Amino acid sequence: MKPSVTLDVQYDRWLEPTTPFNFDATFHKPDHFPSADQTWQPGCRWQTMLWQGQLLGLRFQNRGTLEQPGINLTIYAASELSEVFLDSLVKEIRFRYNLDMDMDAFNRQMLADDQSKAVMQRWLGLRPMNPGSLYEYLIIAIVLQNATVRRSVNMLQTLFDHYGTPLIFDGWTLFGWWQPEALHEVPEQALRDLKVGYRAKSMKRVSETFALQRMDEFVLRGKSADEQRKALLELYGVGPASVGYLMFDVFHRWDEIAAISPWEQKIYSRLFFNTETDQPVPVSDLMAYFTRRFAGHRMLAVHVFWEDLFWKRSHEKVEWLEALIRL
DNA sequence: CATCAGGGCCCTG
DNA sequence: CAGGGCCCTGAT
Repeated sequence: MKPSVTLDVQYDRWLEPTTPFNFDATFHKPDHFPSADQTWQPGCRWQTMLWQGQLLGLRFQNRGTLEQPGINLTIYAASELSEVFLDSLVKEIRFRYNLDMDMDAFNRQMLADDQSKAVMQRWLGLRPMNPGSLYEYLIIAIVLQNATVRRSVNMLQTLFDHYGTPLIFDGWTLFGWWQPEALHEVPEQALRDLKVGYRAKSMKRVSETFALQRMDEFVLRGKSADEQRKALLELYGVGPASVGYLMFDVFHRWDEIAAISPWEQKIYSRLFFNTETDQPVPVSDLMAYFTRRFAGHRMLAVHVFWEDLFWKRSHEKVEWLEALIRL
């Protein structure tokens, strides 16, 4: 474990998202597995961030409403930050948390659809949210592969314990991510000793790509979806399932719907067709259905339904779902 | 105690 | 393009 770092320099920034904005549904995703770089309470989210080599703590406080949104952002750092740095940081935060997202067309489309209207009204202003960098998401995608949720959680925690930095701010100790160089320099066996198994090789190769600056997240953002997909698939250890998540969460491709895996197929079948989970709707039918009903925003629409389900699960038992989520 | 699939992907034939 | 192998875990 690395020595912890206390972040006692603070800066405040006022953020105004576009409307409508649902703070909690955007800043907390009950379907994401818990990870030690973030925590949430209603109306407040804490998150670490590695930006331009600086380890930071972030606190987002809800100070607005659905139609008059406002967020107080407090940035915690170990030393003073320049105005230029803070400006670039805030700009990146606005991107990652989708605070400038124009939701009008999507909202109109969903509210005009009889079957989506009730869910949409419940979650108006809910946005996707990915707090991390492309590199960080790739590591998460790799620990997700071929593992139960509990194992994924354990693998990420072990990685934080060895390569992350505990950051102390606002009464919390949360882990900051490591730079790609850290894993690039480590022997593969050292990673295997952390029980990540064959994923060690993928983590090494992905870290190498970023350490040697062979992939640039910010350049990729400006490319077409086809180019992004192709570049991601070329990474060792990254296949269609991971690319699907990356395209949506990291590159904000709201229409991108990836290969639907069996467990997702079962959940979608139940959600949209109310079928028993042992009689799932064929993937091709699901895909055609999404395209017909959610054209232009397919994954975004599915995300809203998905979140609706997992919020429900967080305060009541959803029997059929429990069987599909092996912890 | 043994077996097996899991929130995939790579490699081989 | 199909199918075996991969690390480790917890469920059975």
